[in-house]
Amino acid sequence: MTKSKSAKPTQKKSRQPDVTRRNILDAALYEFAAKGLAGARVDEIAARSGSNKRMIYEYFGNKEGLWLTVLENAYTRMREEEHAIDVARMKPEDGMRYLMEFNFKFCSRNPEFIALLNAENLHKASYLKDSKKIRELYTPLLVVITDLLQRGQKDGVFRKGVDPVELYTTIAALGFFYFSNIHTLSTIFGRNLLSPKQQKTRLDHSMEVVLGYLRP
Amino acid sequence: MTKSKSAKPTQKKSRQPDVTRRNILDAALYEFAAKGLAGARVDEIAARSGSNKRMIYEYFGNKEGLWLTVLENAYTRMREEEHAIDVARMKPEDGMRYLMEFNFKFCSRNPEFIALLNAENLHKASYLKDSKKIRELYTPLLVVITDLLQRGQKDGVFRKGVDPVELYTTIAALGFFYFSNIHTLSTIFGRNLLSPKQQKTRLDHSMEVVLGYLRP
DNA sequence: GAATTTCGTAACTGACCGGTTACTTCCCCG
DNA sequence: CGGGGAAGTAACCGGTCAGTTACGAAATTC
Repeated sequence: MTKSKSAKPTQKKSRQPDVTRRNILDAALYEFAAKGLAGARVDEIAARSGSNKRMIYEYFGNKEGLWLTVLENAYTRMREEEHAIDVARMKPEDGMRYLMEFNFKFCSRNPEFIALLNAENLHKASYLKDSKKIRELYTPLLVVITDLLQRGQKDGVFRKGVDPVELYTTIAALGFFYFSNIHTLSTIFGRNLLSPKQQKTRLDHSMEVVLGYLRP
Repeated sequence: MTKSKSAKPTQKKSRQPDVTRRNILDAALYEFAAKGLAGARVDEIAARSGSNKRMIYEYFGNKEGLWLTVLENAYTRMREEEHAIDVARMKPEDGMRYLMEFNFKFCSRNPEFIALLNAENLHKASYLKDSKKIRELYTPLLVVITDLLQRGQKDGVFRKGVDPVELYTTIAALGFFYFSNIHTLSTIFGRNLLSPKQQKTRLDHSMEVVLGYLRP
């Protein structure tokens, strides 16, 4: 619909649908991540976005439509970042380390992503299930892991018979869980797990666990 | 306050504070787990409990007080179940397997527990932080793990220098994450991870990862 | 520069929801 | 058996919230 105005440098105000849309999505990510779907307030999102409710309903239909878009966006961004570096060219062990480190640091850097996924799981992924974009997003990642495993096996540095899906789940678990449950864990253990030092300890341990497992 | 009537067998109706309280807590667990704190409806909890709103506010003060009580209850129940079997007497490897299996199966058996913890983490554990009961709940578990590690080390079946907190976090992660994200993972991988077969595969893999890591 | 489309504002609506209260019913104790 | 307190009911209240609408302002198009 409105597409033809990307060359303009800086307009003072309004009539920038893409920018408005982006602002709404950013504000919604913040609000949804902080309060979940039910807890989030559309008025608050509108205020924070610098736009208004009318625009939200124009672009996204309703609160749930906005939720789904925010969710898809978050997933997409993660996969895009992950693909920025070419793991296929790395040595198997390095590639695996890179994947783990990326996963861990991405979770550390994007607490909203964590919150969003948890909230969506609370809803039994009912919104995600309707998404066409998502399913195909993970196929290339599995291809990369399968390739790493095969090459590592051939080089004799990885054991045989490792299921890529299981391995990916383990890698994701070790990164995701720590940040997903960081507040309750910090409370229980009486440690501040958000501190960089604790995070490093955790990542080192996780890597040792996975690579220890992978060695033949 | 009302304590002295536990010998009575079965009364037909009402005037059973403990039963009413329990019913409210059960209903609240169900509702909170299904919809989170913000999404849960006090009216719905009242209806489901067979009691009514007035009793909820009498026993628990407000929605948040009810939330905290439900949360403490869930934690307590898990630790109690875990302590039912005496790991201290088991061989180190068996003890570790038992802990992992318990953790995994408890998560499988109690999806509400998962949902509750995730919701509480969304609130940055702000309710749990005020709880006095919780912190002391996990000390004995860490003692058990430390003991297992030491004995395993002495027997030469476990490696040295393993931090009990890190190890427990890993064990918890491998069980919890799978069930916490089971809906989004099922969607992404196009598998039904709730099936017993997939669960067994997952548990076997997790054990291999941890025990592989622990071996010297 | 008028017509048309896009965007912004704010008031509005109707449903809902957490929490309260006035009142009734039941149980226990003397 | 009757009085008092505990337990239960349902109506109610004030506030909130998702979603709508009416209208005016600005920008784009011709």
